[in-house]
Amino acid sequence: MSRVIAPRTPKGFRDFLPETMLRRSYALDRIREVFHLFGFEPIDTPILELHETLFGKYGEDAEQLIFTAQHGRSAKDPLAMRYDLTVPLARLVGQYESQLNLPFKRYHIAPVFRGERPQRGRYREFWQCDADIVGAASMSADAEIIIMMHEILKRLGFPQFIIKINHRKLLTAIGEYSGVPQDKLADLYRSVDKFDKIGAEGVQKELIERGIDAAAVSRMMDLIQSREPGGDSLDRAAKTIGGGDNGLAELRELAELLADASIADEHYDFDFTMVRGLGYYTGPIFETVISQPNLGSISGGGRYDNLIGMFRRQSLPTTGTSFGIERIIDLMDELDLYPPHLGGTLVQALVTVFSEETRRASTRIGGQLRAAGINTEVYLGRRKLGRQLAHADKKGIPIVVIVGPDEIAAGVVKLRRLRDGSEATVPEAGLARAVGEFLSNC
RNA sequence: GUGGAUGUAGCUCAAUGGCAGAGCACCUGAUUGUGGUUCAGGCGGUUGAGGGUUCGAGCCCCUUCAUCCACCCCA
Repeated sequence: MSRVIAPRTPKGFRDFLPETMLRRSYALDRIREVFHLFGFEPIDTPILELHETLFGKYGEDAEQLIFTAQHGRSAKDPLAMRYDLTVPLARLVGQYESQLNLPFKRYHIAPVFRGERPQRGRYREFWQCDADIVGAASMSADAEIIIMMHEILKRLGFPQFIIKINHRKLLTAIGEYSGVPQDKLADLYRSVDKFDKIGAEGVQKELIERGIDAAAVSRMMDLIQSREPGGDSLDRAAKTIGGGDNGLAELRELAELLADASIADEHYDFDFTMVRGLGYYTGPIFETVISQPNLGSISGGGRYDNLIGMFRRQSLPTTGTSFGIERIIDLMDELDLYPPHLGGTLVQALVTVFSEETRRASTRIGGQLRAAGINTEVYLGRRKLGRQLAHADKKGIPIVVIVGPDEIAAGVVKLRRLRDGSEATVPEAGLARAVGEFLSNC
């Protein structure tokens, strides 16, 4: 006898059983419906891209996390697994430009792969839900993205959330204003990004440890901490660092557009401590925070006007957002944001089978229920009725349709609602409507 | 990549260096047309793996693997 192979998945890769998949599908459906509502259309691309498509876009640190792939008999085109959905979009736009109408609004819901060490809410295969607008330079595109993020968070049921907004150019301007040298800017952003976690003192301490001049640090701290509601923090920043191409004018325009869309002040915040990791952003950047329980950000995004230029003679201004479904699911589990009817199964009715002699009758009745749009399971084993009821109960199927010799002889079926044990005997002709009524009271 | 914790039945966890256990789950019956409750019985283990110390190791030591947590980074 050969030995059994230990059944396991690779590190950071997961299986999903039905109960989990139902919750994931629910969240993805809510996100997808908002994408549709805003006029975004679906695309898909291969999991594998050519090595040259992915490398050179993210920065050295990130690229160490890219899974590479090869096939023994065709090794001449090095392959890699997609790291996000943004670079594949850029490639796709470069490749099919003539078939796309600009501005091109697409969404893409698919798995991506990063070779990081797994942790809670963080895996090596995870799903992203991206929506981007290609070929629109105006702030109304960025505003539309933010308004859509707001709608998604509302529909997922998060009671409190904040969309933080910052600007790549403002980060640069802040660094210059405080006199932080060019080669320390990356350190600066990294520390500033930890503001929520380690506080002002922590950031200050870390920056000084990294060799940034104390005077420059304190000038900068004053500026980035100017947290005031709505556009007021923009006014204050403008007073300090003045005009120029520092993103403040664009953020002000965004603020007006968000106000026009009646997005409540409490749901967005111009936060100069928010930094996005990926290197390709060029304009406004966004990130969503749900404060408790703290799992980090669940969505992010921003404007990246140059990326598509890597696959096309001329670049196209692009802005978009990405939702990470894994953290969303963890948070929704923790806050129990699922509707009550979302149980462990999608089966709505189980048709019992009394004996092999009556199986055909049960199959016929199951067919009628399915024709009426009711998710139906006809019992496939040979066990006594009690066991069939136990099966329904354990799976969480709300209704059992009992079809025995007595019922068949009388041309009726018996319905039983498991939640309260109530029963009804109905003629076969009125079955679907009776099940529908039972279901609506579940 | 760095540091820490934990690995015992399908799951959650017990067990001074001295006979490997409990609860849940599962199976059978009480109950041949009615689930959840109850009762009785049953199945279930190379204590993650490999080595060492010891009369004796689930427990101590070493190695290794896995998982979790905190960093790094990020969804």
